[in-house]
Amino acid sequence: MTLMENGQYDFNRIEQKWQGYWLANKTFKTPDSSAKPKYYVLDMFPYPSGAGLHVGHPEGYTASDIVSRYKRMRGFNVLHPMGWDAFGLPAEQYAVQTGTHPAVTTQKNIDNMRRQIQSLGFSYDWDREVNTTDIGYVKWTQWIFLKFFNSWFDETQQKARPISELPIPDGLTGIEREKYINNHRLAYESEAPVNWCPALGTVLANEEVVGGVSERGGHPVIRKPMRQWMLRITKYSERLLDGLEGLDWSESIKKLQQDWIGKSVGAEVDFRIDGRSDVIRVFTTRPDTLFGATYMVIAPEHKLVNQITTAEYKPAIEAYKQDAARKSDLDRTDLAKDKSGQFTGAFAINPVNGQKIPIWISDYVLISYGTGAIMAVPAHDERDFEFATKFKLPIIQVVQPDNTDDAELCRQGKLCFAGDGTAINSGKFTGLKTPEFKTQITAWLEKEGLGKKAINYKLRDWLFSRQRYWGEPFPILHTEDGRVIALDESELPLQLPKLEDYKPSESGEPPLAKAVEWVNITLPDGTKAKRETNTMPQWAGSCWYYLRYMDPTNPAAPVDFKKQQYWLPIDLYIGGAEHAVLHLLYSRFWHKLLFDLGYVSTQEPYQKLINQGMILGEDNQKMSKSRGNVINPDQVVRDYGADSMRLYEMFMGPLEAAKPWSMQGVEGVHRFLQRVWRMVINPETGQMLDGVKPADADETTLRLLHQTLKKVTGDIEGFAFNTAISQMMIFVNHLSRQDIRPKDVIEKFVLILSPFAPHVCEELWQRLGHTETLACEPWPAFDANLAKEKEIEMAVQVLGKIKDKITVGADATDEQIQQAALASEKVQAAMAGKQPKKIIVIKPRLVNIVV
RNA sequence: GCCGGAGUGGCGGAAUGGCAGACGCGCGGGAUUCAAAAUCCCGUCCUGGCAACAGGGUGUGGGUUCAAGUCCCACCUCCGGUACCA
Repeated sequence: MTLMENGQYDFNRIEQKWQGYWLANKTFKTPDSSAKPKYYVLDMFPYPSGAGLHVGHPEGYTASDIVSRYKRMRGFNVLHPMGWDAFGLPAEQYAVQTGTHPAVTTQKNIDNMRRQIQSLGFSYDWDREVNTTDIGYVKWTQWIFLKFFNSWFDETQQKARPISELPIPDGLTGIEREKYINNHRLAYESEAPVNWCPALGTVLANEEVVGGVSERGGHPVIRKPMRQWMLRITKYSERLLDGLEGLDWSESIKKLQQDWIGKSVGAEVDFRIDGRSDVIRVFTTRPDTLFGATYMVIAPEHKLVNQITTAEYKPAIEAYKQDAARKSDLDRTDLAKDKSGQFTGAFAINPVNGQKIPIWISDYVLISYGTGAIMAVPAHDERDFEFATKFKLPIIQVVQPDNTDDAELCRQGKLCFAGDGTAINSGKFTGLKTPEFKTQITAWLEKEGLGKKAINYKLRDWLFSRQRYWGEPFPILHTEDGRVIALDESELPLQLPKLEDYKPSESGEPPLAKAVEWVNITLPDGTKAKRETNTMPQWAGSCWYYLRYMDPTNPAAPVDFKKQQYWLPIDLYIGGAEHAVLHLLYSRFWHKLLFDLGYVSTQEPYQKLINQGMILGEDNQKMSKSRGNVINPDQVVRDYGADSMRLYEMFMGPLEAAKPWSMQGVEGVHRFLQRVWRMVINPETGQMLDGVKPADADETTLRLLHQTLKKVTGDIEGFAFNTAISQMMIFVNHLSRQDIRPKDVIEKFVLILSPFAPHVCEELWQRLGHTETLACEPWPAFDANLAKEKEIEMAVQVLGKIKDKITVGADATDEQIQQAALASEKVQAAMAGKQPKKIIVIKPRLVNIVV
């Protein structure tokens, strides 16, 4: 063994040696079933970018690896896999520039990132590696899409069912029937204004547009009507909301999802249009303010706009509509937004009091929410107030705030009050409190046939197609006669065609349209058809990857039913908070569909979720190439070793907090590992130190050992890795000062350090005389009695100020402690002869004497 | 604007309502060395004092409590998310 020649802590050689050992021996291969209890630890798998691993990745991966190694030692059958979310824009952008097939770039990036990840010594079962772009994986992503396509949502049962079970009304013609069915599929085509990003040459989901620009790249996004595939996620709004309750996620992430789903309860009210027979339906959460509705606003895209506009206002309305249509989302949501609008010339009748109120159009009313029309109550809605003020529309106060100052301001028309209060100017409802009013008026509207209780969600259906090359092709055909048909499951997978030119077009025609031979096919019955040329978004693959890990090569199903039954749910999921709404919501949605159809046996996939915090640059700024503060993990591993890297990332601070990098901090933990090494090995000879030998530990050492075992165990369970490491530092500081280092004390210590710094611990374990890896050794148990201090030092306070310290036996009674405290000269001086009124003894901390 | 989270030494951070600053970094001093690196030892919240010690101190102002970094109220700052959702 060449390593023995050198007594120094030669981390590079040690780490390579053990990484080789683990791979060669398949140390972390996970059996599909076992008598042991299971534990599934999942990392958010990375996109294999050309830039390689970022120091942010190993943070979550190290945390999950510590838990995995710990749980194995605690006797669990641990599933801890890794894979690649490998479809997506960067590889394709590179293809556009260089003509290199994205599969080539992707493979290269994967190989590099796998090397990087393996260089950190994570205990993944590499036999379960998955890659979302593998044809064997794509097949099942397409298969799940077909499940969406071939399912409908049964509202009464609140679950998806096969489309074959859809009740179809009688008397429909063949075409009507097909249309009816298509309107109920959970995957459907829609021709609607979408977020089109000219720079990326693709449409984006609402979730991918942030502040009017694309989330990736920050390019402008405009609204443009296009034919798109949608997934009916809105059907699952209520279940996605309910499902959050039982999950062990941070409240803040749950809240983000709740807000994104955005449930609001109110009423739909019909306003008759003056001089016409039809009505405009509005949604409001404040039906109690109906008496204060002084005008209506409908979205420019509302279907009644043309019909109700009077001849006089036609040109102005036309102009406004065109203006609104041209505006990008950025313009519409511009921060310095100024309300705009146009009167239609038409009037509506307020159903509660018969008042004629003008109907306007404005782009502050969104066609995609509620009914695309509102009743405007300027006295009690900020937006309406702003609009009414600008266009000099009447403002009628109908809610009196409880606060008298606010009430006065309101009366003067200086305050727009949106809170709850008492009704005024509201006919027979005057005097009611807001919540009571809401209930009564909703019932009244229902009785009069004017409206009804309604629930709305902010969540929209998920725009699921992209005009890009590097994604899963849809298993869909469009026939010459305009029918949409799905491939049969037996025809999967549908492979991407090879292309010369990957460039997206400005017209929005997808690159796949250029693969003429691939696109045009003739069905067995002679019908000509074209393949769908859109592809699926990157989210598709990550929606179900956690299932494939359980059964990565199954050719007959995405996952074997028994296997998912054993492994689900995921016991611990670690990843960045940036996926709080996107990936986690989509993925839960897919899981629920698979649950409804009987392919998985839990309602939710991710039982516990932890979001690691961001690692900032040494300058406390977000790491970025332009700031020049990016830390390269390869370099850290080369200079200090993987164990130091792992240990440092865990020592920086709490896992969930954002924290800045410090190379000096890396050196600090590296010195700690050096000390650990020298605690066992003679650096001169490379031999085990003479002091490391079978011996009885002295009392202090034994106590500290057990305190450390206890602290580290508890801290791993609580994900407080930073404090676990400081306890181990305290232990090493102590033991390094002892000449005799009892071997079994050292061994127990090496075992508890091993999840954190596995390479050096394996090496020490071997040098301590073991022939097998320590990965399967049982976790050392602590003895609470041995961990207990014999004597405790307690502070003595007089009136809350510390005056002295006393040392008492660990099992001293409160009376004994009180006496010892009162006996102190300093305490007596501080009491100045007064009698104690009350003596509070808090073992083992302090005594407080109140005089 | 709204919704989260956080403000503690020179820095990262620690502290079931119970001795604020564990552990690490940095810094100062010493040992070792021809010298340095490495290593080891001592010190290191602030103010005053040679010292023992005294006083102050967890963003700001109030409150609850024998006792508050921790709980309550009001405010300030920073970070993250979000954006006319009626």
